[in-house]
Amino acid sequence: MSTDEFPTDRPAVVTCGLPYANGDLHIGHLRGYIGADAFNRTLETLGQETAYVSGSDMHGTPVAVNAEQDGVDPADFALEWHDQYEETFPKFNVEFDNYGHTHDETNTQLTQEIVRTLDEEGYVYEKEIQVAYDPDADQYLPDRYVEGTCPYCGKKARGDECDEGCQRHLEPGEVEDPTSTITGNPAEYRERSHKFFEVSAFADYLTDFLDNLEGTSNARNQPRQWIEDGLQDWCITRDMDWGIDYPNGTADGDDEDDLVLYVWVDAPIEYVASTKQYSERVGTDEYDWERVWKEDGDIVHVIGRDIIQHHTIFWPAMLEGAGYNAPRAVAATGFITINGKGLSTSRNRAIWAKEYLEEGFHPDLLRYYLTTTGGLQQDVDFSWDAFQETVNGELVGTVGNFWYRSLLFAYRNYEGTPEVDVSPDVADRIEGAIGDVRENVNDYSLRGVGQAAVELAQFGNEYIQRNEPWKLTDDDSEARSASEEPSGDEPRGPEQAAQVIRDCVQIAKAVGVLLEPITPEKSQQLWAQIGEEGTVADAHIEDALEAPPRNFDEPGELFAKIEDDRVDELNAKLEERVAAAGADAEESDTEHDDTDGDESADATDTSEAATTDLEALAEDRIGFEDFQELDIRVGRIETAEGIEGADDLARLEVDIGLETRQVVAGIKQLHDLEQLPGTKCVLLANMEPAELFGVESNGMILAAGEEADLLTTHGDAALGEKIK
RNA sequence: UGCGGGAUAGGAUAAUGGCAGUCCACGGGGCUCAUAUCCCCGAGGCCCAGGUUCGACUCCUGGUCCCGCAACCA
Repeated sequence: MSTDEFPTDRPAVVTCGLPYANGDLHIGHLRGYIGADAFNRTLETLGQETAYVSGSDMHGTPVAVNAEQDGVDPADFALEWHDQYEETFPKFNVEFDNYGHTHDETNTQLTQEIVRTLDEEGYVYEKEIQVAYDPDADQYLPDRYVEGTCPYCGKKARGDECDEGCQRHLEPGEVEDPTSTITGNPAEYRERSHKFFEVSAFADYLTDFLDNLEGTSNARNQPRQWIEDGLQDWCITRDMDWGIDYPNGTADGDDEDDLVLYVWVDAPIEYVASTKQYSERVGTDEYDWERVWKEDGDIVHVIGRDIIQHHTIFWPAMLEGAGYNAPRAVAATGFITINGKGLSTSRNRAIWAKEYLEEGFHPDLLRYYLTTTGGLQQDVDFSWDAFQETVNGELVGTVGNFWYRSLLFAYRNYEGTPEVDVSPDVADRIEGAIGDVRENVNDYSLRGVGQAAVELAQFGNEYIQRNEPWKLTDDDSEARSASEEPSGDEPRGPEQAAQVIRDCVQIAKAVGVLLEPITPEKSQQLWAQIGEEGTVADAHIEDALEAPPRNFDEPGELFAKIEDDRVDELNAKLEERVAAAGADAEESDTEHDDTDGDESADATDTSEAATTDLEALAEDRIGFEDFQELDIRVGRIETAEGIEGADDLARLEVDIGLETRQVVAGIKQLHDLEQLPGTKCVLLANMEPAELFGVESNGMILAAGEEADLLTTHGDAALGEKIK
């Protein structure tokens, strides 16, 4: 590892986090794949020898569980997702040099080889541990097959992680009061012999490693804390069938056959395996995977920030222990939010890869948005409104407009590039942009790379505007030359027009070269428009200064505006979908309640308890004016349905005369929702809107006490009448 | 109560301890080659309180507020 700037004279490899073969891809995933792809493309543009590799992550309990539920073989299940991913990436111009998967032969062999080495080097030991076991299902319960109580914070936790409480990684056997997620029965602990990787032996090594690690700051800082707290050795085997077998001859005990490696052991090794496959395909003369991974290659991992631990603790320790090269950089991306709220696949608040394409948007638009909207490390919000703003403002208005106006002018007046040399000032400006790209890629700032290109286009617009070549061309310059004499030091008239347009074509080309890592396809179209041969992807960044071909055809517009009503439509679709997901989930929730006898018992318990201790009366009196601020109206419940995941909450539509409001109310425990429609109620109408369980609530239904006894009217007050 | 991230103009987003920049929106002007696109000018900003410093958006302490994480959703 070295801190030489890119491009280095060593081979590099860029990876993105492995997609887990368990579900559809969405823009949260894409951010990482596109980011790594753009980074790799930028390195290529700089002349760096590099490869971009990844693969599908096929093992682990979620795949095993879901495959079982679908009644299919886990390998088939995972492969189906793998195939889908492989088809999807090119559609976003994400071009891997190799894309494999963790279940293939290369990874299986390499994983076993590396683990064997770790074992031989004395970094692996065996320990008897307590493993949860489900006597009814007659099987052991690794990781998420078991849940229980976190021994550190006392909260409910999954078998491998205290997900709701302290977020600690839990080792097998740590969870208290284990329950089987297969049968729901209490699990018992049985003693089993498992393999442990001695991570604790690497504490000093890892501290040094982090000091030299490039990438994003969160990937350096977070693990320092973990090291200070003390590293736990890492249990690397599991009692299950789906996974890579622990290498033969080293495990002992009768049930050796059942032990597979923990998914996080073989997953990162896929980075190496995938590189190896690439090397084997193109030949080691062209790209030598062993040099990269075992000698002096520059290894760059782009990951999501949730897997920093694996990439800055476990993984470098494994690499070091097995005699491999250490990563040069770990760049951890932030999350994507949708309209300011957390992306949620279960609530369908997500922009799916497939959906984006079906809407007919060009992949380069999303690539640009995701890479330039925020820093790599920052959380980035996605909304169709912001997407529109970025596309229309920067890609259409600045880049597209500059490209089109320059090339069209050049084509009409000169049938291509005017035959003069580019002016020194413009060449300097382009040189400056090239410098910005170099600097930014070394800072792992894709945003900066994109900005350097767009700012150059912006300069182009200023330049053409300032020089007004349209006033200087042959056609109508005669009239002008009478009034506007040459100002002496600068040539005015046709020669200057030719110079300006010559410069603009050069700038247009440069923008195309510089933007290629982010908008490869659009840049390629520009490349073709100016009559260049070959592909812009193969161009070197210095080609931005090379003269474009003399002649080219009439150019076309490369970016189209996104209209307002299109955005309205997309917003409506998204809202609808989120609402529908809530309703679907609610149905299954209701089914649950029916079979759950405890629910009704709970309700009676609380109603009895509620009568015994009453809240003390409030001391503070309020004025009439304070009361008047409350806009309380008579309403009628039109529809009522439960909300997914909530014990008491219901989604109501309430007619309050002037309009119908959607309200979320905690009234499910006492009232039968089916009886509610038609019932009059009292609603606080100027309550701030709130979102509860993903459902927006626009008002507050008045009800009494803990179990929410609904208030109503006894006369025939009209809907919408104010309570005074 | 936990962990992580954050707070900069109306909205969004930057700045090795050294003049707070950029985009959208807004007000004014200009251009007509260009997709009503583009260019120029203007107004408008560092969460609060301390501390370190010649100098703090930046570093330290304390506080306030926001966001994410709770069926693998990165």
